[in-house]
Amino acid sequence: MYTELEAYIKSEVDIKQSELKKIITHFTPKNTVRNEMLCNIGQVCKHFYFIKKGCLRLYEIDAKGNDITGYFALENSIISANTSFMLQKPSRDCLVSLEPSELLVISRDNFYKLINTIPQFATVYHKFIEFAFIHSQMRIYSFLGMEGIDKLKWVMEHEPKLLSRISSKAVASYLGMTNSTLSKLRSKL
Amino acid sequence: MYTELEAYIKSEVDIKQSELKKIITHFTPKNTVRNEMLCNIGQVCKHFYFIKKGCLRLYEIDAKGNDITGYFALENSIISANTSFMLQKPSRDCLVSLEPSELLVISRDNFYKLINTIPQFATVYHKFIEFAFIHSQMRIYSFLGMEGIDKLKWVMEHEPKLLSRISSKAVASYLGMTNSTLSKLRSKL
DNA sequence: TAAAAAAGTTGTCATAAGACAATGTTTTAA
DNA sequence: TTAAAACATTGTCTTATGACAACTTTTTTA
Repeated sequence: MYTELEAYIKSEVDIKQSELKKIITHFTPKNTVRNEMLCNIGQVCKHFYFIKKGCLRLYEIDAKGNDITGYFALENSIISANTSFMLQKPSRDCLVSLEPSELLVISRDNFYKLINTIPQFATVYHKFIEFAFIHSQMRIYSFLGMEGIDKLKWVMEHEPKLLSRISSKAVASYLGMTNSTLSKLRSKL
Repeated sequence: MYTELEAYIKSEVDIKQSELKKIITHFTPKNTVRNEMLCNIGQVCKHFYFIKKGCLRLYEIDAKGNDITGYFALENSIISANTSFMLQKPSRDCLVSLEPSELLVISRDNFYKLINTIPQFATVYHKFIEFAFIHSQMRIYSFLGMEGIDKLKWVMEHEPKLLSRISSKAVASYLGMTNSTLSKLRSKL
């Protein structure tokens, strides 16, 4: 049940088995269906998720009604409606499972209990935020200046899993272009 | 000399005066001239900066030779060539002072010594990364979908200091457009 | 399994923004 | 203080991309 989560934590920090057990007992399993909403706009996000299987997407809906993807998370990674989870303010993002997924959930209260009592868990979270920041910066650098065709080539090279796994529509919203533009660019390659 | 830094830390966490003193003794003053390079491409960033006065800019140079701003930092904030500082890998960013600036510098070794011995300092850093992440996500959401004119209005509303303080050229590189486009958009308002 | 819905493709047209260049303005340094 | 450099503005032309629509394909669900 928890082997993937254990492996994830061990890959991030050195930790004694006893403390690892203490961590995982605070997670409970949760299965989702396709397009299940884990945090909706306006809600204050109270949970953090580990993805055993499946795929989650964090996105915002802009003024024109189009959506923009902030983040995709695949197997063996952790995610939440980050901004809302951090600030405990109503979320501007939606967090949904793109596929039927197997998750492990921890409440925010337990999450912070662990952060404050198990330094290695604090480190796991710390690394998560650092990575999330670095990834966001990379996207800004990569997508703000590039033309569409180069953004597409960029994901093909750096995040090929997204293209094989995720709908074109969602990928387009990640690249900051319309689905029709993405479709035309694909045919040009 | 250190009053601004003290005020900054106290605004982020509750801390005893004795520990505050312990922190600030690890910072040393450094004054820069305009366009002074604090971390260049290829260098591994070994320092973290508090800005007493002035303004720093973090940017990358893309394939076409244009530059893209990842981050501006003004008075009373902290910054580094974040990605390189975190990963200790050669930087893809440049960190420069746009104006003659008064900085307080701490070495990475001392920085981590403080992180590991003074929990409040760890919290200050933790909050910094959270903020940096949230800010980056906001930029992705705001700039990836918007048209130029809306991006301009967005900064005018949310980060007006940038427009009064920073060269058009640098602002354009922050908004992901050319300087001539920014200039034309300005005249449309 | 069939009907409905969603997603993807492709075409036309309009437009925002880039490239480049000419010119004016401000800043920097000798 | 002045020459040089950097920055900013504005114009023309070109092009990438969005909007919209028609159509096809795939997926969902009853």
